[in-house]
Amino acid sequence: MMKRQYPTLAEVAKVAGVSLMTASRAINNRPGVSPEKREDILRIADEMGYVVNRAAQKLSGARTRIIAVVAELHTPFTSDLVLGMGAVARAADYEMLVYSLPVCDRRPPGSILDLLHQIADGVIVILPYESDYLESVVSAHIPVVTIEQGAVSAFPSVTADNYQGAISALQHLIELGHRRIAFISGNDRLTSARDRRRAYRDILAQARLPYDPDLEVAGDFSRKSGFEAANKLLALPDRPTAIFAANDISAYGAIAAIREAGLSVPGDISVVGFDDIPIASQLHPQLTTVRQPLQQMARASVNLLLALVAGLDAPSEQIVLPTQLIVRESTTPLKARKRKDEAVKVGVGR
Amino acid sequence: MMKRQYPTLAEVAKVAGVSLMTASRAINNRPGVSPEKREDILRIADEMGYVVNRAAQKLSGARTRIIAVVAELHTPFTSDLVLGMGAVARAADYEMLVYSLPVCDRRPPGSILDLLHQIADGVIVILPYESDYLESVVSAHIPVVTIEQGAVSAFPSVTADNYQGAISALQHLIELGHRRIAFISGNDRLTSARDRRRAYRDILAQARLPYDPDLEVAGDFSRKSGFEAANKLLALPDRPTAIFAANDISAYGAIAAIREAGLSVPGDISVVGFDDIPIASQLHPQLTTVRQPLQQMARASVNLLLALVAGLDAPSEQIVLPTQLIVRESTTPLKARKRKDEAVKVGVGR
DNA sequence: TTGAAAGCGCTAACAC
DNA sequence: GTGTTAGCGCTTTCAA
Repeated sequence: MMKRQYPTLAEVAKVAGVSLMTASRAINNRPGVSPEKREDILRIADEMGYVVNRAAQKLSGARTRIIAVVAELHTPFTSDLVLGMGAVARAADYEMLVYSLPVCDRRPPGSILDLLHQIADGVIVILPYESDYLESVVSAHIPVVTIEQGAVSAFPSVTADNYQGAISALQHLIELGHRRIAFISGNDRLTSARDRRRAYRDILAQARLPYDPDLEVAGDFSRKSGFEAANKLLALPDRPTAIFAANDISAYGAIAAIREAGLSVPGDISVVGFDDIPIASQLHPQLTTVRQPLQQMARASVNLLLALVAGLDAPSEQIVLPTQLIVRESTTPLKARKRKDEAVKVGVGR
Repeated sequence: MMKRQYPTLAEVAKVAGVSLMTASRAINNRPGVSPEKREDILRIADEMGYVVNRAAQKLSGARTRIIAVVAELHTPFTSDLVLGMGAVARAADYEMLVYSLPVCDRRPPGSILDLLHQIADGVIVILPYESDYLESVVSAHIPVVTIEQGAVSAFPSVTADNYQGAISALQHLIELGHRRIAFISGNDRLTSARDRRRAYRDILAQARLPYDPDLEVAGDFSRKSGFEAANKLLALPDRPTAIFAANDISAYGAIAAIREAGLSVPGDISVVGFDDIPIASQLHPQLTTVRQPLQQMARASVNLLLALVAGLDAPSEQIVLPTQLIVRESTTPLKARKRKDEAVKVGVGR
C-alpha cells in the first residue's frame, strides 16, 4: 500500500543543492554548516514536510529522543505518574511512548523490553517485577530506571519513602489515641507494599502495642480487597478503632464496608490511606492519607534517565523522595467512651 | 556505550550454517524452507536469544506487528478503553504502544503521528481532534482508525451511539415524571459531547417541554465543572428536579454540590451520568448512567485497524455501537409535593 | 528449496 | 565547512 509519502533527507538535500551530510547536520543542529546553508536547508525541509525517520535514525546508531515507559496503567496513581513523566520528557524535547502492561501478568514479556530498546533511548519501568528478572532481561542494553523497586534494585531507581510515610500515618493514629490499629496490606510483590507493612509492624513494637495477626489483613490495592478486608475486621469480636490501608483506593473500599455496617468514618473508625490520589480530597469523607510526591517522582525519574542516556554515569543511583502526611476528615481522636460491645452488622460486597 | 548486544539474524544464520534469507524465512514462518532446517534455525535463534529488530524490519518495508494508540489518558474512560485495546491486540499477536497526549493541547503534535507511523503498522486515535486536521496530517500514510469522531470523520471510525444513549437517559427522567431537567454539557470539541447535547434539545422538543437556556450549563467532563454547574443550577429561582450530566465524572461533581447544599440525590434531585465507569456502581449513590460498550469498542477498533493493515478495504467504515441505560440509585420518580420554594444554600467548590 | 544482491533512511568516520 | 563512504539489521527482489 501507500509508501514513501514522506520526503527523505536525501531528497531535501538534493533540492537544497547540498550533500546528504550537510543536510543531516543542519537538521540535527550540529556544527559544521554555514549559517546561510543551514537556514536554507531548514526552510526547504520545512516546506517539503520533511520528518526524520526514527527507525532509520535508531538503526544507524543514533539517539531518537524517545523514551519509553512500561507500566500497569489501571490505577490513578500510575496513570498520573505517567502523565507527569510525559510532561517532563516533552519539556526536555523528548517524546515518550508508553507500554501498558497486561494487569495480571507477573512479569513483562521480555520481547516488549527488547522492542522498546530498539526504538527508545531509555526505558522507565514502573512497578511490579522482581529486580533480578529485569536484570536478566535488560542486561545493560540501554539505560533503565525503575520506580518503586526500592533498595533491592540493581538499577538506578526513584521511589517514594514508603516506610517513613507509613510510619507518619500510623504515628498520627497513635497520637489520636488509637490503640487497636488494623492494617490492610497491598500486593506484597511490590516493594512499596512490603515497606508499608514493615512500618506497621515496627510502629507497633515501637509504641509497645501488641501485635494481633487478626488486625493485619491481606489486600491487593483494589477497592474490592479493601472492602472485604474491612468486613473481616468488622467481624472481629474486638474490632479496631482505626485502619491504615496500603493505598487510597482500598481505603475507600474499607470506608464503604464500614458504612454499610452502619458505622461512621471517622466517628466509629478512623481510616488512613496512602498515595493522595486526586479524589482523596474530593470524595466524602476527604481522606487522611500520605501524599506521594508524584511530580517530583516523575521529574526525578525522567531526569535520571536522560542523564544516563547522555552518558553521565550515575551508577545505580537510588533516589528516595519524602512523603507527606495529609490530615483530612477521615481520622479523629479516639473517643473515651468506646462502645466496645456494639453489635456489628457485616455487609456483603456487590 | 554498549551496543550490539543482541545477535543479528546474520549471526544466527551463520551459526545455523544457512544464508541470511533462509534464516529470515524460517523466523518469519514463511514458506520455502525445509522442515529440518526451519526447526534447526528456530532452535538456534532461541538459544542465541535472537530478537527481531523492529526498526530494521520497518525500515525495510515490512510489518512490525505493532499498533499505536494516541489518547488523552487522564480519564477512567479512556484508560479503560486503552487497556481493552491492548488485550485485543495482544490476542491477535500484535503489540500496542500508547502515546499519551498532553491534556490541554487542542491538537496533537503532527510529529507524533509521524513518529508512530514510522514504528507501527497502524494507529488508533482516540478523541479530541477535528477530523480535517487529522486528515491533513495523516493523509493516508498508514491506516488510521478514530474513536469518537462520529459521523464527520473521514477515517474509519468506531463510536458509541451517544445520541441514542442520551435520549434513553432523558426519556428515563421524563418517564419518572421530571419536567425541569437540566443538562451539564461536556467539552464541545468532542463529537460525543455535541451528540449528547443535541439529544437533550431534541428530547425537550419531542416531549413538548420548554427549552430553558438556564438549564443548559457548560461543563467540560471534569468533576469540578460538574460541581460548579450544579451550583449554578441550584441557585436558580426555579431549580431543576433532575440533571443529566454529560459524563459520570461530572455527574459525581454535581452530586457533591447538591449534597453540600443540603439536598439529597435522588430525594431532591435525580442525576444521570454517561459512561458507566467502574466506580459508578461502587460509589454512593450508585449512579444511573448510560453504559458505553467499552470492550466492544476496543475490539471493534482494533479489528478494524488490523483489517486495514492487512490490506482489506474497509473504506471509511463507520461503526456505531449501541449504548445501554443502567438504572441505579441516583434517579427516582418526581415527588408530587414538590417543594418549589425551598431556600437554596449554595456551596462553593474547593 | 536456497542464496546473492540491492536498498530502506539515516549517521559516524573519515576524507577533502 | 563540506562531501564521500560504509554500514546499522532487515526484507524485497531476482537468480540459481
